Order: sequence, then C-alpha cells, then structure tokens
Amino acid sequence: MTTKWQTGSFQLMKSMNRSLILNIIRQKEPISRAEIAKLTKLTPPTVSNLVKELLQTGIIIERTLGESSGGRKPTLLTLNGENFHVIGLDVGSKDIKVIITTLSCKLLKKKCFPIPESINNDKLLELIIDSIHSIKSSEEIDEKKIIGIGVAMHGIVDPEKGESVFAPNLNLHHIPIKAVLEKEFDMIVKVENDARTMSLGELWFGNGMSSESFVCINVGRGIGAGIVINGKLFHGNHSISGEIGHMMIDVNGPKCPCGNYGCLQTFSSGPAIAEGVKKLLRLGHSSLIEELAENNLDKINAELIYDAAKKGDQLCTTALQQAGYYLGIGLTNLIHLINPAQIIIGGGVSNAHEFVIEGVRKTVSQKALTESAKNTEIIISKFGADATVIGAVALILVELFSSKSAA
Amino acid sequence: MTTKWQTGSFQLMKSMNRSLILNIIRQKEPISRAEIAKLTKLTPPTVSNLVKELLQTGIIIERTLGESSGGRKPTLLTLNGENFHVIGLDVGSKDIKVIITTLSCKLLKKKCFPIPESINNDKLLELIIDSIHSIKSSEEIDEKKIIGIGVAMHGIVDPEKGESVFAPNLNLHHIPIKAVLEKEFDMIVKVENDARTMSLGELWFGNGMSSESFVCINVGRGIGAGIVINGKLFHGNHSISGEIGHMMIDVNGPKCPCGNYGCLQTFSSGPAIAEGVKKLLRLGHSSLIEELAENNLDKINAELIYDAAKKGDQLCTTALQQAGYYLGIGLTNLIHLINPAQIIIGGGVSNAHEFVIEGVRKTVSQKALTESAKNTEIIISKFGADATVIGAVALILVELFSSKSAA
DNA sequence: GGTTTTTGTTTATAATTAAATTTAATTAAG
DNA sequence: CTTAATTAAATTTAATTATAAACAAAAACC
Repeated sequence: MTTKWQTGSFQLMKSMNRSLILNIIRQKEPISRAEIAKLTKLTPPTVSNLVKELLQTGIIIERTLGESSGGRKPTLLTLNGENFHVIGLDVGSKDIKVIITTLSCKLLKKKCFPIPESINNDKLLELIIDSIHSIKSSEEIDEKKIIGIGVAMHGIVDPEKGESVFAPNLNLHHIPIKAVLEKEFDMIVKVENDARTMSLGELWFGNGMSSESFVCINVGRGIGAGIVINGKLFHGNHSISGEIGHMMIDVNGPKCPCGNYGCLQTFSSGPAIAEGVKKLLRLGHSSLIEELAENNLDKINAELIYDAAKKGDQLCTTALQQAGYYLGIGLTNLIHLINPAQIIIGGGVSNAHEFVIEGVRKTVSQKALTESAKNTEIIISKFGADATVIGAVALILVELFSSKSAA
Repeated sequence: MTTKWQTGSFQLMKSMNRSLILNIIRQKEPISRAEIAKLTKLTPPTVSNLVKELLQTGIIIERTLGESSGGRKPTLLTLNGENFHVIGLDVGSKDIKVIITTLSCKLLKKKCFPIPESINNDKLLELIIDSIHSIKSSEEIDEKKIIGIGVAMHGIVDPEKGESVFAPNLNLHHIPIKAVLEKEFDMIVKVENDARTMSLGELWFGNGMSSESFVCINVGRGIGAGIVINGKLFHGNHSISGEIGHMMIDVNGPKCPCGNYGCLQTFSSGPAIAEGVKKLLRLGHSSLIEELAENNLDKINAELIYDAAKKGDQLCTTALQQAGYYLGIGLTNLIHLINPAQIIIGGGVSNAHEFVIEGVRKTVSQKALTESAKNTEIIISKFGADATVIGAVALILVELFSSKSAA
C-alpha cells in the first residue's frame, strides 16, 4: 500500500465542507443556509462562514427571499451559473460536436463540424481549435465567463496527460489535445474517453443522480463502458478500463478487427448489425430495407435498419433483437464482475432502444445468477446522442466542485 | 448522488490521523515518532499526542532505543501484536481450516476439521463453533487476548448481514454465521466471500502490499475474484462482485451446472480440468495418470493431474496449459474492464501454477489490446492454500486499523 | 399585540493541527 | 576533554476551524 496517505488537516476539513455545501446548492438550488445546515448536519455558523466565502468568489449568489413557513423568510442561495460558462467537445468519428453551457448545464449554443475523410493529428487539432474559437465568439457569448474546456474522445485516452492515445475510427495516435488547447486558450482543459464522459454526464445531470454506482454503456461504432463507483469515475491502472467492446464472449466466434475472436463488438456494434443484415440479404432474404437503401447494400447502416424495424420489417427487428441478446451476454458478465446498481445504455444505439433493450433485459434476467443480479436496472440514457458532450462539460465541473478546488 | 456525505470534523481529522499512524507502525515497525512524522508529514506534536493515546490503549508499545545517526536515540514503537490475537476460519467444501494469529499474522496455532458428507445449516454452525472452541482453548493460547473472528466462506456471502447466502459446494442456503458466532463468543465477527478475503490477505500481508489496485483469482472447484481498488475491497451493489467463474466466454460452448453455456468455470476449474482428461482417456488416449489413478477414472482429480504433469505426462500437461489458456481469456476480459495493476492467482490451482500460469500469461499478452494491458503483472499468491484463511484474519484487522475504529 | 417559529449572526468555546521553542542525548570536531 | 553541531522528542504557544449557545430579526399565528 504505497498510498499517498491523506492526512486529516484543517484545510482538508474545510475543503470537504466547502465542496459539500457547494454540491448541495448545486443539487437543491434554490436553498437557504438553514436548510443546508439541516441537510449536511453542519452547524449554522459553519455554513454561514463557508457560504460567505463562496459568495465572495462569485460562484453562488443570494436570490430573493423564499416563502416562510412561520418565521423569518429564508435567503435563498443559487449557483451563479449564468456567470460561468463551460465548453464541451465530443470528437467522434465523423464530426466534432461543440456546446457551451452554464454551470447548470443549460445549453447556450451548439455547433457541429464535420471531420474530413483524410485527417492527421495536426489537422484534427486545428479543427478542434477552430471549432472552439467559433463557438466562443458567438454573439450571445461573453468570452470572459468561460472557465474551461472538456473534451470527450473515442478510443483510448490518457486523461492525466490529456492525450488521445489511439483513436481507432480516425486511425490517429498520440494526439496531445490538452497541451495544445491549454496553450491556445489558457484555461482548464480536460480530456477523457467518451464512454467515461458519458457516465460522468449521467452522474452529474442524468439518471445517475439517483445512484452512485453504475455503468454507462456507449454503443455505436464501438462499445465502451464508463464505470462509476461511489460517485467517482473509475479509471483503472492505465486508464483503459471499460473496454467492454472487446470482451470475448465466443472464443470460437467471428474474427474482430482487433485480431481476437468473438468480441462483443462483432455482435452488437452498429457496423456489426449492419454487416449481419447485409449477409442475410446476400443470402436471398428479403426485407423492407432493400427499398430504403435503394437496393444499394453499401447504403445500409444501423440507422437505416432502425428505420426499417420501426416500419415493421421483421428481418431488421430480429437483427436488432439479436444485437440486444449478445449485449445482454456482455452485460451479464459485467454484472457478475462489478455488480453495478444500474446500467445506462447510450450512444448511437439508443435511438433504436425499443428494439434492443428488451433483448438485453431478457438475456440478463435469464443468464444472471442471483435475483439481485437479474434485477439490475437497465435503462436508456435520457440525453440520447448528447450524453457524451454533456459529460465533457461535466469534466470541468468536477474540477470546479471537487474537494481540492478553491473555486 | 444520495451519498452519506462525510462532513469534515475534528473527530474525522483525528481518526484519520490515528489510523494513519497505526498503519505506519504496522507496516514499518519498529519506527520512531520522528520517523512517523517525517513519513506522514504530520507535525511532531500531532504524532506524539496520538502515539500517547495509542500507548494507553495498549495496541502499541515502546521498545528499546534504536541506533542514533548523530543525536538523541529514537524510541522505537512497535505493535503490541503478541497481546492481541485473531481467529480466522476458512469454510471450504471439504473441511474447515482454523488459525489463530497475532496482529502481525504470526501463526500461533492451526487446526483442520473435516465437514461430513451430509450436512445442514445447524450442523455446520455447530461444527464451526466447536472448531473455534477447540483452537481457543489450546494450551498456548490466552483466551483473553482474542479480539475477533474472521470467517471466509465460498459462494455468495452477504458481508453486512454476515450471512452465507448460498454455498454451492455444500448446497446450503442462508447460514447466519455472524449472528450465531457473535452470540456464542461475544466478540467482533466478520464473514466474507473466500476470493475477497484472499485479496484482503494479499493486501495486508502479501504481494498486494506493493500495489493498491489488484485482483485475486481463486481457482479451485469454482473460480472467484476479489477486487481491490485504491486499497479497499470492492463489493459491488449486492456483494456479488467477482463472480468471474461464470463469465461466459463461449456462448455456444459446453453447458455449465449454472444453466448457462461456456462459463469460464467449465474450462478452467479443477473439476473441469479433470473432466477434460477423463474424456480424452475414454476416447482411448493414454497417459501416465491411468497408472496413478490405478485405472479408476473416478480417482482422477486436479491434484492427480498435476502429479502426472510433473512426472512429464504430455496429456496432463496439455490439459493444464489449456486451462491456463481459457483462464487467460477470462483475465483478458477482466483486464479490459477494470484494468488492475496486478493479478494474483491463488487457490487449489496454485499448486500446479508452473503449468497453468505460462498459458495464462501467454494468452493475456496475445489477446490484450494495449501494451500496458499486455504487461499486466500476473503472479502466484505466495500463501498458497492458506491465502484464504489469512485473509479471514485480515477481516478483523481492517476493523481494528480502519479510520472509524478507536482501537 | 404578544407569542412562537424560523432564519441567520454573533460570541465564546473546544478541538485540533501548526509553528516555534525547549530539552535531551549523542556524535564529531577541535 | 570540551564544545559545537545534530538529531530526537517533548513542550509551549499560536493559529485554524468547527461547535455550542445565545441572540437578533423577521414573519406568521393566535
């Protein structure tokens, strides 16, 4: 145990209480000092002192008086969210999504920039910088209010260095995002894997608020997992945790681009579903999708399959259900290993959730070993395709609201 | 986040520092106050005050003076381990192992009691009680010094209730171990799953001391995992984490007693290895093991296979290597999910590690996706078959040395 | 209008850590 | 052999912070 031991100190004590109060305000705003004291079990003076400091930093403000229930009217406190803005990016395989929000994640502006076919590290970094400049200088935005930039990136990310180690869908290696952005914009920059930002977004603004141990599954071109344990994002030793897409569930199964056999990704990812449908069509099966794709197999992708399924096509419905079945196998393995209270499914597939999720739930309840495992709550992210970029914003909020930060 | 928020308070501060000092003494004994202050970055008076309290409780004592390096000789402090004893039990499928040790896990006495073929909850509890009485009243033992009983149990355990929920190898359900033992012996009783106690033992006394995020794999009749994250045992939401034995790695593979197909356990557990060998023999393959088993297939078990392999038998060697291969698949999946710094393999199979572990390592380095994953350290527990029962002792030490406890 | 309730502040106190000082013991240098 | 320097431990004093209790102000209720 070569731990960096945490010693009990005055600073720690104060910093714990400050972040405690700040987080209570964030979650329960508007709220009075007295209410905070009651909820946190801190004494009123302690709350008053720390609130005074927080007011000075400007991160919270006093609002109008609230309604009394038989006594002095409470002075309500809220985050001064409007005065602090955060930029979030989602660097996907086809485009870069940029948003700017308040501290409460109220969307102020959203833009999208396509990534050209042929790209290299420098061009991508340039594109990222341009996209940030573009949203920063929008008319409605006061640039001085921006406090940080969070970046979500698919593939393997080293969040400490702030580097994209490998982005398979762009086929790029070692992109020093954090270093470059910090130099360009001179503010906090955080970089994280997309599945992990997704779960952070859920933790701060989504379904995760009711639970503190859950897993987010990001199903799209790949399949990634973001693991939250005790209200904290779990990274693992070298930040490669959550690579559920390459969980081998059929060692004698089909070959995966990664070189192994029977990876979950070869069954349940968007491209895998499309490939399966194409194969059936080539074998002579017929489906509504042929019409939708104008009889061009190359035009078939997961979205089109979803459209066809929605229109009642049996072949496509079955394909999606089967993807759900295999995803359920993978999730059962995950449940048996880390036993989360909740699993939240998001990413591209969440559009087609009505067809997929039943298969997932059914498989888990069939294959899991114990009652509690069978009953693991499996839900769909309510943020849909934006889950990742919202998580990117949350990356910065963690910095701001966490214990160490002095606001 | 419905967390029980921890407020910063004087008690917390002091309790953190006390446990910090206690743990430093445990790990570095003998050690002087000045040295503690240097290591912990606490100030000398803080250390002196807390050491005074700890001396009063009797848990530590002042030893002879140490060597000076040019100044006043330091007063060395050590745990008063000899004055506090802990009982550890390992309730396996065939027998109950009981040990009694000092706080430093120095073995004082060890006993073993066979579990009869037909058993029920009451009989098992009686047997457990008798075994504890037996070791308690040994001549060498001063009963007054015993402070707690730790119990390791295979299968699904609810550590909060202190109950064995399901013990597959004994086919027993809902055994209220903690309640019964606390009533009988009136001291701290902790009950935990065997793989998890194993990893706790490694954390406190074994290989885990150099790392704070690792996984212990207990391979025997079943396969279980104990996960340690940031120096803490990980339980998951309903304490069923670590059920790696039923990770499905071949969905179209052989049926497992659990009802699913292709569980890791059907490839790499002791019984599975034996079954595989028997099958080959029935098909007419020949092996040295026929001689060792006196041509009685029923006598073939994992241990005998290991003996044969050690004598150079090819069939048995291959069988063990193949078990290692599949275990490697399971561990690769685990590495991709939770990315531990280290994997420690123990349990029955650790006897045959020379044949198994190479297969495991080779598979992981072939199948893992990144360099760091490939290089995950995979080692054998140095405690061998005793790893579990040592962990049972550690269960009590956690209580004693953890932050909340006032010793 | 008086009483009660609620909110928030002030004042004083207690529990700690933090810093500076003192005492003691030992070694090394002169 | 003496003295200075060094290290260890204990003690004193100061600073920091939470806590407790008292208090003031405002509103609601009777």
